[in-house]
Amino acid sequence: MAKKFYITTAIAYASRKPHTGNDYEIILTDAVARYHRLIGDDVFMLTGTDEHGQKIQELAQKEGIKPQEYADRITGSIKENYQNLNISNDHFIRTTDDYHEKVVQKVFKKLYEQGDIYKSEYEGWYCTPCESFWTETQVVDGCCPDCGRPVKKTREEAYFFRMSKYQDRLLEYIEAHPDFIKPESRKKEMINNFLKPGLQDLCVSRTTFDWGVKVDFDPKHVIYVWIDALLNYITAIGYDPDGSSEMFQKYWPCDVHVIGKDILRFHTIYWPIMLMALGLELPKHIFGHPWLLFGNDKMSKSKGNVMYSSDLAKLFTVDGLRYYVLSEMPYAQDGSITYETLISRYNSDLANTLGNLVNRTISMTNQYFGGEIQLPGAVTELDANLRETCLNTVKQFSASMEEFRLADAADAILSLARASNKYIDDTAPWVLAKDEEKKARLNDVLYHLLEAIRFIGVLVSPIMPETADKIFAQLHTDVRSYASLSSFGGLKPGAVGKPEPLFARIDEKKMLAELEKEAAQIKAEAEKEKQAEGTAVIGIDDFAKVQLRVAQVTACEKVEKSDKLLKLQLDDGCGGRQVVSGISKWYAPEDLVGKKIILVANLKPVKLRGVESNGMILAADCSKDEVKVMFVDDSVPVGSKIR
RNA sequence: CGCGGGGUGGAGCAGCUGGUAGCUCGUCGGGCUCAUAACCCGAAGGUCGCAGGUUCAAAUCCUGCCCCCGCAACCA
Repeated sequence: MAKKFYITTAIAYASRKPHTGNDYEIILTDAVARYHRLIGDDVFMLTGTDEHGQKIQELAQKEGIKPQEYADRITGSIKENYQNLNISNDHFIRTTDDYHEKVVQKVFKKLYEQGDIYKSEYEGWYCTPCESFWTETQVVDGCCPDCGRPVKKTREEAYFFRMSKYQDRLLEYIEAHPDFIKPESRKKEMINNFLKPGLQDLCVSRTTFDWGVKVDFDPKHVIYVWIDALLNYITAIGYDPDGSSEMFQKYWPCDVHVIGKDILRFHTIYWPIMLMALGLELPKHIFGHPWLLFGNDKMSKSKGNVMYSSDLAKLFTVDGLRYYVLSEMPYAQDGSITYETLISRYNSDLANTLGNLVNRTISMTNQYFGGEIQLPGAVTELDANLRETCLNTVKQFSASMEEFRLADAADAILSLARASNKYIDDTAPWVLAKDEEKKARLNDVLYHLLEAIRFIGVLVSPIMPETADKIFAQLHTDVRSYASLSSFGGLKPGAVGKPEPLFARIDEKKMLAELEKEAAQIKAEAEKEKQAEGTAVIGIDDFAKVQLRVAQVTACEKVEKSDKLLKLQLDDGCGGRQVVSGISKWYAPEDLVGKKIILVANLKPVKLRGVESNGMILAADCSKDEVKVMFVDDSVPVGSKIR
């Protein structure tokens, strides 16, 4: 019986159209899923969208539509995107799916009834006039940091998950299963940062918004989005506290959750604990993949460096993009994407090495034998070497795929292609073709090449499914099972197809020039948008609300145990005050003492790292990583108002 | 001293259960002509962050220091 293999991605938050950085995860997952199908596993690949939560509610409100409508739209575009990327998921779950919501409610109730979730109060300080809650650290001398009036210790009703109850069990589990969290470094982060210090009970309900799954026995509470979201992994395959489906019995526990390193905490701590509470087995592996960065920066709309897969696929084909992200990403470190590397990788690996190999081999077969190929006869040393390389490549490829080392797997294939190219040079078919007596040898050489290409076609199929299809079409064979790679010689005699370049070479200069043009356009548009936002004009009275005053720094020191904070003592002309500012990266304390700066005098006080801050000082964001404080001419008296 | 990862020829990475430093791209030279100005070969280029230590022998183990990155904290 086929081994089952259940693999999931994180469900995407349906608030925005995902960019290529986000898509890396599903491409990776898809390749692994396809690999397991290839080797004969019974695979179930799950993906989906998380459609609940405050943010979506707000975004929908802004547009004046219902949250569900908003989510429908985004989910629609996400699905379309996945289709374009050739994602082979077996199911697509939405957290607004009926079956999902019902089970989420049941689970919540079950956990409540068994005492893992309890109703309590969110303790805090409440300022009645302001109607707002403050935490211990925010309150200033027992007064509201906003209006300065005294606050009352109050409680708001909320449900909590008894995380602490399970923390020891989880720690034991993680230690007993060294492969549970991959890569290793991530595991350490989780253990040292969260588990060892001790877990706090998690607040698992909200009353401040209502776009979510309601607690059915207490409907003013909405179930915390993460509880809701995480459960998708079991609801999707038919979990039900009152009796799960056969499918669930078959596929659970999950073989691997593929997730971004940013949500590791939810998956390696909260999720296992929830499963423990439900009496379910834990997933076998959680793989926290690195991020795909644009150059050295995180991709983000505000930085203007987003790449969308649909655009990239137009330039590099879907397989080109898939190949790039899979082959270029290191195992545990962030990878990077730029147009230059994209072009270089596409040209050298796909067009030159792989595409050209196929093209020249098929061409020669057509040219010398009218496309007809026979089984080979005697095996020379060169032949034997190539055969061995093929067989070894299969081993290497599989070992890498099992370990999620996609880049190594891709490299194994490329190495085989290079070896094949070398084989052509060593055997020089064009020389053999000139001698009628060497026809038989020529046939054997071409057979070896075609068979090597068949190996490549099979192996490359999880990474580049379309390319694999094209290769088989040109080889004119349907022998493409993984089992057919157990020995050399699976290709049957017969006719091959016509040569058809797999990847058209890209003219680097031309493409970069075009991209530059486009980038300029996009930038201009973004600028416009920014300006549109900036036109949210305020009146003079609004501005008058901000009190700016000149103050002089009398003393300054670093805040202990903080990277960025400086504690400044200021003479503001009315008794002095203390301000904390996050500028220690750019200024040493002695740089500031004696200087005059601009103080926002009526900002509400806060505590930063436990240190009180009464106001802020003005500084300019210069370039992307430089901040400069606005110093004032010494002739301006301390306390002067600025307007 | 909050926790962890990393610093290897121009670029990006591998090697790190100790024993001639490897891969891809780029550069230079040569070969070939079947092929998408593609392919193949050769060469140049590295005191493996710095300083010590262990060892017959260290990129690989230990100690200290410097720099980068991630997590946490935090950016008023």
